[in-house]
Amino acid sequence: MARSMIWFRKGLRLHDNGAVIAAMNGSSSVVPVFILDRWHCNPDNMGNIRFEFLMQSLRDLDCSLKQRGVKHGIIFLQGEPEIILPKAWKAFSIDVLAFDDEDENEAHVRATDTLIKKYAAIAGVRIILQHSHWLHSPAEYASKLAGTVPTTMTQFRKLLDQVGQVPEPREAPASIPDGDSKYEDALVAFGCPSFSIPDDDSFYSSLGRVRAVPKFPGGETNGLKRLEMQIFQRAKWAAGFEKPKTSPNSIEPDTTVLSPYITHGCLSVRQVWWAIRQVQCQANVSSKPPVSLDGQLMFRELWFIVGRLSGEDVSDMEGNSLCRNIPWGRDDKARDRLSKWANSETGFPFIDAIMAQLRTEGWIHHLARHAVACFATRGDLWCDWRDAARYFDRWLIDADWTLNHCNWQWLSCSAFFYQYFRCYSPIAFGKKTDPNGDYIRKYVPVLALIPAKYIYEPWKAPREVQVKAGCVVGEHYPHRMIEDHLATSKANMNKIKAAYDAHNQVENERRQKKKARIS
DNA sequence: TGCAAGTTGTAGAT
DNA sequence: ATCTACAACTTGCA
Repeated sequence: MARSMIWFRKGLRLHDNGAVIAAMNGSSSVVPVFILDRWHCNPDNMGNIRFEFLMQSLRDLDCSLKQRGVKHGIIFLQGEPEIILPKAWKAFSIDVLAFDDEDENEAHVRATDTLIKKYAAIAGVRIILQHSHWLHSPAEYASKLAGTVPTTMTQFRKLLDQVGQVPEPREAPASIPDGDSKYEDALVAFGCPSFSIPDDDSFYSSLGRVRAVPKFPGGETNGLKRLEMQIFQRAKWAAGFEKPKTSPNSIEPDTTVLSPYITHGCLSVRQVWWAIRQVQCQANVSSKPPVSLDGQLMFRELWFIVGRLSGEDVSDMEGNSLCRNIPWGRDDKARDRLSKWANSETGFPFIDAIMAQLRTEGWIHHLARHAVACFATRGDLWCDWRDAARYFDRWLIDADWTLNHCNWQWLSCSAFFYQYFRCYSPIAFGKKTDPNGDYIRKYVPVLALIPAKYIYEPWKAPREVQVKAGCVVGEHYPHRMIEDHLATSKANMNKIKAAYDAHNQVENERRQKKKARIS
């Protein structure tokens, strides 16, 4: 009987986990492994909140594995997978390695996985690659693609129809064959006292981190609980969900906040899909994609397809044929503007509040992401979306490399969405759903006592009002970075138009040359 | 080729 | 709450 290793990366769950099922199939023992690599450790890549969400998810998984008979739980290792894994195969006498290819959209993960596959072949370890992170596997989409990948929801939905019904989620195994017989030997081989998940402050400080307390705690158990609360316990609401009608600046989230659980694989996306289907079928009226809850999952799937199957690097502009070249600012001045944006120093309370919520809680509403992304790029600051995207990638607990980059391209009118004359106002947009500015008062406390009339534009408050509120603009709260949002956004629209014109000219010339060649 | 549609704008009118 | 003008992008479909 084979000895299998499950390499956990993002599928941090036991329900509907292809790698777990594959590893158990015909195996006498299963060794679950997680590797904390250099990328995870760098706080510039992953903020403290997402890091703790990850650690909580690992602890929950560890607990579930132990409950199901894996005596030592997850084997927690630190280092680079291409070095650590071959060592672990030897130490645990592994025959089969099962893992999910969830992150292979990203070049550095693809490079690592390629190495692992090569080393496994050398070591005589059989690889079982699974796809449980998408609704359907990349290969299934690829087999139905007629030439180009979908870049619009209409195109995607046609493809989804062709691929067929989303597979139903599989249950978590009741018990898992233990693979600990080599545990003590492996400890010796690795020269470490324990493979258990570190839970002490010295671990965090050794990484230059402090332990955060996520508002939305990680783990499969919490994910399933949240699914129950957000979908089944409010079935009518979930069935009628319309994203544009939800509020970006309510104090408690106005959407499900299932995304961090789906991102880390604490929840299977298929489990969520079928939960939504169930409440939609039971409801008398339900909303339809793209605004509905299943529509949100469709967008996720669409961006994954673009990221994996288009052949383009979604984090790139110049070399990415799907992305318009727009001469964004990337000089020192632009980076300074971006740094003010990131640190809630724009002087626009709505924008500063959103960025404060992002830094302190790691989650902001999708429309709040729109507002700050538009402000940072085409709306006001004219900063490069690639530079801005890094802040989201670092601080969001649901950060996903592919989705993040595609959404930044959307918001900056670089790809997928082109109505650049539709521009979010940093003043008016938030007023619709929070006229009193409670959200601003919470996340930018220095503005707490500013009267509602001026809360979105404190510079308009008479000086005595500012003094009375204990918040004088320029003293306690920064002057606005952009004197005139309307004029700035109009000027930016002209810049985008110029970039589009240049793009179309090049495209037309290319087409004419092609035509000339044919005739 | 032309017209409608596209997840989620704003400002001002009714 | 629902209308319109704003100025006018790309994609989809007939």
